[in-house]
Amino acid sequence: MSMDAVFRALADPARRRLLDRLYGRNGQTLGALCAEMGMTRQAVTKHLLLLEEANVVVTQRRGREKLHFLNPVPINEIADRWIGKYERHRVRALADLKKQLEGKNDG
Amino acid sequence: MSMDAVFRALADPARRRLLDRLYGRNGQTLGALCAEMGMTRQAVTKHLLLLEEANVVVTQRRGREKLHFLNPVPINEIADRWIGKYERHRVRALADLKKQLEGKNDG
DNA sequence: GTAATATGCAACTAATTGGTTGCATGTCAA
DNA sequence: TTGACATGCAACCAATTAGTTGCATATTAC
Repeated sequence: MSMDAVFRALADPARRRLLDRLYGRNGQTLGALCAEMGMTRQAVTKHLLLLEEANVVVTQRRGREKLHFLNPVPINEIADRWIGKYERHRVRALADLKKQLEGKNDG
Repeated sequence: MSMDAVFRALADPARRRLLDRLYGRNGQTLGALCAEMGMTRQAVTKHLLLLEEANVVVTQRRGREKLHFLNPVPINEIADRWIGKYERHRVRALADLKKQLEGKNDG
């Protein structure tokens, strides 16, 4: 599961909204997820496919229905491996910024 | 600073690479950031503009040079407000997944 | 002033993306 | 088996995006 796929999956507001809805109620069908999205079923399908490819959503067939489940692991890997890196040195970066902005004001 | 702009800014590998390089050495000029990016200066400029619009990078002129600084605040806001939400209920979501996958195997 | 350096602006192209419509397939219920 | 329901597939369109080239502007050095 490439980190790039996860980042791109999260880039679209419609897809983040789908994740939010699965977060609120896990295991929804495609039909249920289409409601209130303001786009056609096929458009929603494509968004869900991107989320599946990023492994952020996992699916399972139940008869003629397709159930969608949130997989929080890749998102947390991003948080740990990428954002965590920035978090660890956030104070230093902010100090850099502050120093620079102060220099800007004082001359 | 819209959260959507930050997500989209992070979606491109070239832009994440630029952030990584600023993380390694803060306050670099456009010219310095162009090195080893494998694209023209104008392409790098466009990426940096997107990062600026997302407020993930802050700039300052020094004579004819433009210095670029990492601003870790928006990224940490995403971590806190969005990823944090998933993190808090990660165990529950993983339990849902596990249960579902087990049901898949057993019948 | 003139040349070199550092960046900015604009037009253009190619690829990707978000969305559509139309039709096909598979499953459940009567 | 027939009809209704849930999803899948494919072609197509419009908008956005990543990148290019060419030229303009501003600063520094001589």
